[in-house]
Amino acid sequence: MFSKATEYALRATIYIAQKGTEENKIGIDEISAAIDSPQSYTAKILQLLRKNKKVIRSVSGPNGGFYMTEQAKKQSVRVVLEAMGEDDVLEKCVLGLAKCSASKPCPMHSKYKVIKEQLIELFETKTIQQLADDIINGEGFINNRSK
Amino acid sequence: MFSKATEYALRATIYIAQKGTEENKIGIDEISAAIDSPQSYTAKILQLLRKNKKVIRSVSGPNGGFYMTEQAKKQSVRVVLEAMGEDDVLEKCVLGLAKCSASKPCPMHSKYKVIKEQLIELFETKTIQQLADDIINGEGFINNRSK
DNA sequence: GTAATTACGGATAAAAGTGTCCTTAATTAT
DNA sequence: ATAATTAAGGACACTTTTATCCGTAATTAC
Repeated sequence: MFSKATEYALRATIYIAQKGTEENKIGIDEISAAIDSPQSYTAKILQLLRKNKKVIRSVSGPNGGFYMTEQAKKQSVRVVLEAMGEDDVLEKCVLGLAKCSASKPCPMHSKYKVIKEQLIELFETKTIQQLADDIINGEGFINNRSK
Repeated sequence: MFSKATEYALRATIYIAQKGTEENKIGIDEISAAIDSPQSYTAKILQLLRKNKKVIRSVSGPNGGFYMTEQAKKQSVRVVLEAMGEDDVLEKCVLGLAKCSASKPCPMHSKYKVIKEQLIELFETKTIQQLADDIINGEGFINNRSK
């Protein structure tokens, strides 16, 4: 559904939300190792998350790294998609028509509309904090290592 | 959700199903004009649809072009996705984890599972014929021109 | 047959996506 | 101040996607 960059962005954000605080920042090595992502590429993506929607924060130097404010964690997953410029996936038509709407629908429109609404609802109501809590509680995972 | 190639493939298939018969084949110029897609690129995609899953048929020469058998039209939309090698989109995890499952779920797993099942259901039950009928009945459109 | 038409197939190219590497800047510890 | 650590930023490279062009093969009309 999303690009690899966005997948890394989501996983990294969840990890930072789970482990990072202003007092205990997380380095890029730890993050990329924890979420199974290429380090340098992930670093670039974190810069986007910091700049585009202030999803995360960072500090250079010793004991530097990435973290999130409690306020930022309360935001919905959608802000990550927006920071990555990929939230339009949630608006797009299955057939890729720019002008697909109720008044000029593609033949998949009405059926897909119902599903799309659930997708939007999911990404707008789930908060980053909630996803992080799943990891903390051992109910969720964000890497590919065997259990 | 899908690549441009797959979007063109879906639109082209629907158009061919709607207009093309063995007696009245449709040329690539007409197809690409009707669905607003780049001609040469669409031609390549039609070759995939012909080879990979025999979704469509074609004949060279004057009065040649593309068409579908009645049998082929009765297939679900999913065969187009399979021919394009993109049906795995329906199996993927939101976070891009290779090993996301009920026993080792990503934190979006349970919520997304419900939605994904509806997507699969949609693509497996909708037939190409049904989509073509929507166009014929004036209830659906597969181009971007103003109404 | 020859010419005209149409899909087929290969080569090529531009753009986007994915990824690495290296230098610079910021911060901290000594 | 100096050295060490860490993110920031730019340059570069590889791959995939998207797209075009052109010669070839197949088919039809004459």
